[in-house]
Amino acid sequence: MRFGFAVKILGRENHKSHDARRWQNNPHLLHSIEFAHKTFDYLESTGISMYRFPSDFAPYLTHPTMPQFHNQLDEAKTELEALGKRAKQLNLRLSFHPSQYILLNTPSPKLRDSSIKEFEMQAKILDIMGCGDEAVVVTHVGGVYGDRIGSTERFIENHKLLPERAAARLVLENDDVSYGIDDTLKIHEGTGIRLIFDHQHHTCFNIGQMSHEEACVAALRTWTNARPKIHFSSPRTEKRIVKRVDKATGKKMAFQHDPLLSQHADYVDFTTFIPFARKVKDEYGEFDVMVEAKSKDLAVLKLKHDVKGLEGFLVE
DNA sequence: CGATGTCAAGGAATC
DNA sequence: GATTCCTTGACATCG
Repeated sequence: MRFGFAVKILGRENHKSHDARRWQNNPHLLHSIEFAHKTFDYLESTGISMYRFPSDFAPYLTHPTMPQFHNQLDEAKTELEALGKRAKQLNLRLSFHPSQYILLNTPSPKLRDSSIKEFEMQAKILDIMGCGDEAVVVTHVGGVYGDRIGSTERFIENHKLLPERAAARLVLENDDVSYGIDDTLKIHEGTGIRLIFDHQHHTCFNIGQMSHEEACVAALRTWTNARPKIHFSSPRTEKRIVKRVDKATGKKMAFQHDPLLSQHADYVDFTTFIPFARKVKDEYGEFDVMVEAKSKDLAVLKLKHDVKGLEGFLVE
Protein backbone atom coordinates (compact mmCIF):
# COMPACT_ATOMS: atom_id res chain seq x y z
CA MET A 1 0.00 0.00 0.00
CA ARG A 2 1.30 3.35 -1.07
CA PHE A 3 0.22 6.69 0.35
CA GLY A 4 0.36 9.93 -1.59
CA PHE A 5 -0.72 13.55 -1.57
CA ALA A 6 -1.54 16.30 -4.04
CA VAL A 7 0.58 19.10 -5.38
CA LYS A 8 1.86 21.12 -2.46
CA ILE A 9 4.52 20.27 0.11
CA LEU A 10 3.93 21.74 3.55
CA GLY A 11 6.94 20.11 5.15
CA ARG A 12 9.41 22.44 3.42
CA GLU A 13 9.38 26.19 3.39
CA ASN A 14 9.59 28.10 0.13
CA HIS A 15 8.98 25.02 -1.93
CA LYS A 16 7.34 25.59 -5.31
CA SER A 17 5.38 22.86 -7.06
CA HIS A 18 5.34 24.52 -10.47
CA ASP A 19 6.15 27.71 -12.35
CA ALA A 20 3.07 29.75 -11.43
CA ARG A 21 4.10 33.07 -12.92
CA ARG A 22 1.60 34.84 -15.14
CA TRP A 23 1.84 34.57 -18.88
CA GLN A 24 3.43 38.05 -19.18
CA ASN A 25 6.56 36.61 -17.58
CA ASN A 26 6.83 33.57 -19.84
CA PRO A 27 6.51 30.73 -17.35
CA HIS A 28 7.70 27.37 -18.69
CA LEU A 29 7.43 23.66 -18.06
CA LEU A 30 11.23 23.52 -17.89
CA HIS A 31 11.10 25.52 -14.65
CA SER A 32 8.31 23.31 -13.30
CA ILE A 33 10.46 20.26 -14.00
CA GLU A 34 13.27 21.74 -11.92
CA PHE A 35 10.83 22.25 -9.07
CA ALA A 36 9.60 18.68 -9.54
CA HIS A 37 13.12 17.38 -9.01
CA LYS A 38 13.12 19.21 -5.68
CA THR A 39 9.74 17.66 -4.92
CA PHE A 40 11.16 14.23 -5.73
CA ASP A 41 14.08 14.95 -3.38
CA TYR A 42 11.55 15.50 -0.62
CA LEU A 43 9.55 12.38 -1.50
CA GLU A 44 12.74 10.36 -1.45
CA SER A 45 13.88 11.72 1.91
CA THR A 46 10.48 11.20 3.56
CA GLY A 47 9.71 7.85 1.91
CA ILE A 48 6.48 9.02 0.28
CA SER A 49 5.91 7.06 -2.92
CA MET A 50 2.89 8.64 -4.56
CA TYR A 51 2.32 12.19 -5.78
CA ARG A 52 -0.13 14.25 -7.87
CA PHE A 53 1.28 16.95 -10.12
CA PRO A 54 -0.34 20.39 -10.21
CA SER A 55 -2.87 20.69 -13.02
CA ASP A 56 -0.97 23.67 -14.42
CA PHE A 57 2.41 21.92 -14.28
CA ALA A 58 2.89 22.99 -17.89
CA PRO A 59 1.57 26.57 -17.71
CA TYR A 60 -0.95 27.64 -20.38
CA LEU A 61 -0.14 24.48 -22.34
CA THR A 62 -3.59 24.39 -23.97
CA HIS A 63 -4.63 27.99 -23.55
CA PRO A 64 -6.71 28.78 -26.66
CA THR A 65 -5.30 32.24 -27.29
CA MET A 66 -1.66 31.67 -26.35
CA PRO A 67 -0.05 29.41 -28.95
CA GLN A 68 3.40 30.44 -27.76
CA PHE A 69 2.89 27.95 -24.89
CA HIS A 70 1.65 25.03 -26.97
CA ASN A 71 5.02 23.45 -27.79
CA GLN A 72 6.29 23.05 -24.25
CA LEU A 73 6.17 19.24 -24.30
CA ASP A 74 8.51 19.15 -27.28
CA GLU A 75 10.70 21.86 -25.82
CA ALA A 76 11.07 19.92 -22.57
CA LYS A 77 11.08 16.40 -24.03
CA THR A 78 14.56 15.45 -22.85
CA GLU A 79 13.96 16.88 -19.39
CA LEU A 80 10.60 15.11 -19.07
CA GLU A 81 12.21 11.82 -20.01
CA ALA A 82 14.87 12.37 -17.37
CA LEU A 83 12.25 13.23 -14.76
CA GLY A 84 10.37 10.06 -15.64
CA LYS A 85 13.51 8.01 -15.36
CA ARG A 86 14.09 9.39 -11.90
CA ALA A 87 10.45 8.65 -10.92
CA LYS A 88 11.02 5.07 -11.94
CA GLN A 89 14.20 4.83 -9.90
CA LEU A 90 12.33 6.17 -6.87
CA ASN A 91 9.38 3.85 -7.57
CA LEU A 92 6.98 6.81 -7.60
CA ARG A 93 3.37 6.55 -8.65
CA LEU A 94 2.33 9.80 -10.35
CA SER A 95 -0.94 11.35 -11.48
CA PHE A 96 -2.79 14.43 -12.69
CA HIS A 97 -6.20 15.83 -11.79
CA PRO A 98 -7.36 18.58 -14.18
CA SER A 99 -9.22 21.50 -12.68
CA GLN A 100 -12.96 22.00 -12.28
CA TYR A 101 -13.19 23.72 -15.66
CA ILE A 102 -12.27 20.60 -17.58
CA LEU A 103 -15.55 18.85 -18.35
CA LEU A 104 -15.95 15.90 -20.68
CA ASN A 105 -19.75 15.77 -20.38
CA THR A 106 -20.44 19.43 -21.15
CA PRO A 107 -23.11 20.15 -23.78
CA SER A 108 -20.80 22.75 -25.29
CA PRO A 109 -18.74 21.25 -28.14
CA LYS A 110 -16.13 23.93 -27.68
CA LEU A 111 -15.58 23.19 -23.99
CA ARG A 112 -15.77 19.47 -24.70
CA ASP A 113 -13.01 19.70 -27.27
CA SER A 114 -10.75 21.88 -25.15
CA SER A 115 -11.27 19.47 -22.24
CA ILE A 116 -10.30 16.53 -24.45
CA LYS A 117 -7.19 18.44 -25.46
CA GLU A 118 -6.31 18.97 -21.81
CA PHE A 119 -6.76 15.27 -20.99
CA GLU A 120 -4.65 14.40 -23.99
CA MET A 121 -1.82 16.73 -22.97
CA GLN A 122 -1.70 15.59 -19.34
CA ALA A 123 -1.70 11.98 -20.49
CA LYS A 124 1.08 12.85 -22.91
CA ILE A 125 3.26 14.22 -20.14
CA LEU A 126 2.99 10.86 -18.35
CA ASP A 127 3.63 9.08 -21.66
CA ILE A 128 6.79 11.06 -22.39
CA MET A 129 7.95 10.35 -18.85
CA GLY A 130 7.51 6.66 -19.57
CA CYS A 131 5.10 6.05 -16.69
CA GLY A 132 3.20 2.77 -16.43
CA ASP A 133 -0.56 2.19 -16.49
CA GLU A 134 -0.79 3.06 -12.79
CA ALA A 135 -0.10 6.74 -13.64
CA VAL A 136 -3.50 8.23 -14.37
CA VAL A 137 -5.40 11.42 -15.14
CA VAL A 138 -8.38 11.79 -12.79
CA THR A 139 -11.65 13.49 -13.61
CA HIS A 140 -15.23 13.72 -12.39
CA VAL A 141 -18.37 13.09 -14.42
CA GLY A 142 -19.06 16.84 -14.63
CA GLY A 143 -22.22 18.95 -14.58
CA VAL A 144 -25.86 17.84 -14.39
CA TYR A 145 -27.24 20.46 -16.81
CA GLY A 146 -30.77 19.75 -15.60
CA ASP A 147 -30.66 16.18 -16.91
CA ARG A 148 -28.67 13.61 -14.96
CA ILE A 149 -29.39 10.69 -17.27
CA GLY A 150 -28.65 12.62 -20.43
CA SER A 151 -25.49 14.11 -18.96
CA THR A 152 -24.31 10.68 -17.86
CA GLU A 153 -24.89 9.31 -21.34
CA ARG A 154 -23.10 12.27 -22.83
CA PHE A 155 -20.02 11.38 -20.79
CA ILE A 156 -20.08 7.92 -22.37
CA GLU A 157 -20.56 9.35 -25.85
CA ASN A 158 -17.85 11.97 -25.48
CA HIS A 159 -15.47 9.40 -24.04
CA LYS A 160 -15.42 7.80 -27.49
CA LEU A 161 -13.92 11.02 -28.85
CA LEU A 162 -10.80 10.75 -26.68
CA PRO A 163 -7.56 9.94 -28.46
CA GLU A 164 -6.40 6.43 -27.59
CA ARG A 165 -3.61 7.50 -25.21
CA ALA A 166 -5.87 9.95 -23.36
CA ALA A 167 -8.54 7.29 -22.92
CA ALA A 168 -5.93 4.87 -21.61
CA ARG A 169 -4.88 7.26 -18.82
CA LEU A 170 -8.24 8.79 -17.88
CA VAL A 171 -9.96 7.48 -14.73
CA LEU A 172 -13.26 8.53 -13.14
CA GLU A 173 -13.98 9.56 -9.55
CA ASN A 174 -17.32 9.74 -7.72
CA ASP A 175 -18.06 13.31 -6.57
CA ASP A 176 -19.73 14.78 -3.48
CA VAL A 177 -22.82 16.43 -4.96
CA SER A 178 -23.95 15.03 -8.31
CA TYR A 179 -22.59 11.68 -9.39
CA GLY A 180 -22.03 8.80 -6.97
CA ILE A 181 -20.63 5.32 -7.28
CA ASP A 182 -23.81 4.03 -8.96
CA ASP A 183 -23.28 6.54 -11.73
CA THR A 184 -19.57 5.93 -12.18
CA LEU A 185 -20.16 2.16 -12.27
CA LYS A 186 -22.73 2.68 -15.00
CA ILE A 187 -20.24 4.78 -16.95
CA HIS A 188 -17.60 2.13 -16.43
CA GLU A 189 -19.91 -0.40 -18.06
CA GLY A 190 -20.35 1.90 -21.04
CA THR A 191 -16.71 2.87 -21.47
CA GLY A 192 -14.40 0.52 -19.59
CA ILE A 193 -13.00 3.52 -17.73
CA ARG A 194 -11.31 2.67 -14.44
CA LEU A 195 -12.85 4.08 -11.26
CA ILE A 196 -11.42 5.90 -8.29
CA PHE A 197 -13.44 5.50 -5.12
CA ASP A 198 -13.45 8.64 -3.00
CA HIS A 199 -14.38 7.66 0.55
CA GLN A 200 -15.43 11.12 1.76
CA HIS A 201 -17.45 11.85 -1.37
CA HIS A 202 -19.34 8.61 -0.79
CA THR A 203 -20.19 9.90 2.69
CA CYS A 204 -21.55 13.11 1.14
CA PHE A 205 -23.40 11.60 -1.79
CA ASN A 206 -24.69 8.05 -1.87
CA ILE A 207 -28.15 7.56 -3.31
CA GLY A 208 -27.76 3.80 -3.56
CA GLN A 209 -27.55 1.31 -0.77
CA MET A 210 -23.88 0.45 -1.05
CA SER A 211 -21.68 0.63 2.02
CA HIS A 212 -18.32 2.34 1.74
CA GLU A 213 -16.59 -1.03 1.58
CA GLU A 214 -18.89 -2.49 -1.06
CA ALA A 215 -18.68 0.60 -3.20
CA CYS A 216 -14.91 0.72 -2.88
CA VAL A 217 -14.43 -2.92 -3.83
CA ALA A 218 -16.69 -2.44 -6.86
CA ALA A 219 -14.51 0.46 -7.98
CA LEU A 220 -11.27 -1.44 -7.38
CA ARG A 221 -12.49 -4.28 -9.59
CA THR A 222 -12.57 -1.97 -12.59
CA TRP A 223 -8.74 -1.92 -12.56
CA THR A 224 -7.42 -4.73 -14.68
CA ASN A 225 -4.00 -3.51 -15.78
CA ALA A 226 -2.57 -1.82 -12.69
CA ARG A 227 -2.91 -1.61 -8.94
CA PRO A 228 -6.00 0.45 -8.09
CA LYS A 229 -6.02 3.63 -6.07
CA ILE A 230 -8.58 5.35 -3.87
CA HIS A 231 -8.98 8.81 -2.40
CA PHE A 232 -9.32 9.04 1.35
CA SER A 233 -9.92 12.03 3.61
CA SER A 234 -11.87 12.89 6.72
CA PRO A 235 -14.54 15.57 7.10
CA ARG A 236 -13.75 18.69 9.02
CA THR A 237 -15.57 18.55 12.35
CA GLU A 238 -14.61 21.77 14.08
CA LYS A 239 -16.33 25.03 13.32
CA ARG A 240 -14.51 27.39 11.07
CA ILE A 241 -14.34 31.16 11.00
CA VAL A 242 -13.80 32.72 7.60
CA LYS A 243 -13.55 36.32 6.56
CA ARG A 244 -15.57 37.63 3.70
CA VAL A 245 -16.37 41.01 2.28
CA ASP A 246 -19.77 42.18 3.44
CA LYS A 247 -21.52 43.60 0.40
CA ALA A 248 -23.54 46.21 2.24
CA THR A 249 -20.62 47.81 4.04
CA GLY A 250 -17.68 46.77 1.89
CA LYS A 251 -15.91 45.67 5.04
CA LYS A 252 -14.38 42.32 5.82
CA MET A 253 -16.59 40.44 8.21
CA ALA A 254 -16.07 37.25 10.13
CA PHE A 255 -18.56 34.51 9.39
CA GLN A 256 -18.88 31.29 11.25
CA HIS A 257 -19.48 28.20 9.17
CA ASP A 258 -20.92 25.01 10.47
CA PRO A 259 -18.80 21.97 9.90
CA LEU A 260 -19.41 20.60 6.43
CA LEU A 261 -19.10 16.97 5.44
CA SER A 262 -17.49 17.98 2.20
CA GLN A 263 -14.63 19.97 3.70
CA HIS A 264 -11.33 18.29 4.33
CA ALA A 265 -9.94 17.93 7.81
CA ASP A 266 -6.28 18.69 8.42
CA TYR A 267 -5.43 15.04 9.04
CA VAL A 268 -6.95 11.61 8.38
CA ASP A 269 -9.00 9.96 11.10
CA PHE A 270 -7.24 6.60 11.33
CA THR A 271 -9.98 5.07 13.47
CA THR A 272 -12.16 5.27 10.34
CA PHE A 273 -9.44 4.46 7.86
CA ILE A 274 -8.00 1.33 9.46
CA PRO A 275 -11.14 -0.83 9.76
CA PHE A 276 -12.33 0.34 6.34
CA ALA A 277 -9.02 -0.42 4.64
CA ARG A 278 -8.78 -3.80 6.38
CA LYS A 279 -12.17 -4.91 5.11
CA VAL A 280 -11.46 -3.74 1.59
CA LYS A 281 -8.08 -5.39 1.57
CA ASP A 282 -9.50 -8.68 2.79
CA GLU A 283 -12.13 -8.56 0.10
CA TYR A 284 -10.06 -7.29 -2.82
CA GLY A 285 -6.34 -7.16 -2.13
CA GLU A 286 -3.70 -4.49 -2.49
CA PHE A 287 -4.50 -0.86 -3.39
CA ASP A 288 -3.00 2.61 -3.01
CA VAL A 289 -4.35 5.59 -1.09
CA MET A 290 -4.28 9.22 -2.16
CA VAL A 291 -4.71 11.32 0.97
CA GLU A 292 -6.68 14.50 0.37
CA ALA A 293 -6.17 16.22 3.69
CA LYS A 294 -5.50 19.87 4.28
CA SER A 295 -2.12 19.08 5.80
CA LYS A 296 -1.09 17.29 2.60
CA ASP A 297 2.26 15.51 2.98
CA LEU A 298 2.18 15.97 6.75
CA ALA A 299 -1.08 14.04 6.87
CA VAL A 300 0.49 11.27 4.78
CA LEU A 301 3.43 11.01 7.13
CA LYS A 302 1.13 10.83 10.15
CA LEU A 303 -1.15 8.22 8.57
CA LYS A 304 1.80 6.08 7.57
CA HIS A 305 3.01 6.29 11.13
CA ASP A 306 -0.47 5.38 12.43
CA VAL A 307 -0.76 2.19 10.38
CA LYS A 308 2.87 1.15 10.53
CA GLY A 309 3.34 -2.35 11.88
CA LEU A 310 -0.39 -3.08 12.05
CA GLU A 311 -1.39 -6.50 10.83
CA GLY A 312 -2.67 -6.36 7.27
CA PHE A 313 -0.81 -3.21 6.27
CA LEU A 314 2.34 -3.40 4.23
CA VAL A 315 3.30 0.23 3.72
CA GLU A 316 5.49 0.98 0.72
C1' DC B 1 7.49 45.58 3.15
C1' DG B 2 2.75 44.64 4.24
C1' DA B 3 -1.79 44.84 2.37
C1' DT B 4 -4.76 44.02 -1.21
C1' DG B 5 -6.44 42.72 -5.79
C1' DT B 6 -6.24 39.24 -9.34
C1' DC B 7 -5.96 34.95 -11.94
C1' DA B 8 -8.08 31.29 -18.47
C1' DA B 9 -11.42 28.54 -17.67
C1' DG B 10 -17.81 26.48 -15.37
C1' DG B 11 -21.96 25.17 -12.83
C1' DA B 12 -25.68 25.78 -9.86
C1' DA B 13 -28.66 28.38 -7.08
C1' DT B 14 -31.13 32.48 -6.68
C1' DC B 15 -33.72 36.26 -8.04
C1' DG C 1 -30.44 37.22 -18.04
C1' DA C 2 -27.56 38.72 -14.35
C1' DT C 3 -25.34 38.00 -9.96
C1' DT C 4 -23.09 35.43 -6.39
C1' DC C 5 -20.97 31.52 -4.30
C1' DC C 6 -17.77 27.75 -4.55
C1' DT C 7 -12.41 28.18 -2.57
C1' DT C 8 -6.98 28.36 -2.93
C1' DG C 9 -2.59 29.93 -3.19
C1' DA C 10 0.56 32.69 -4.87
C1' DC C 11 1.66 36.19 -8.12
C1' DA C 12 1.60 41.12 -8.91
C1' DT C 13 0.78 45.68 -7.80
C1' DC C 14 0.01 49.45 -4.78
C1' DG C 15 0.77 52.47 -0.94
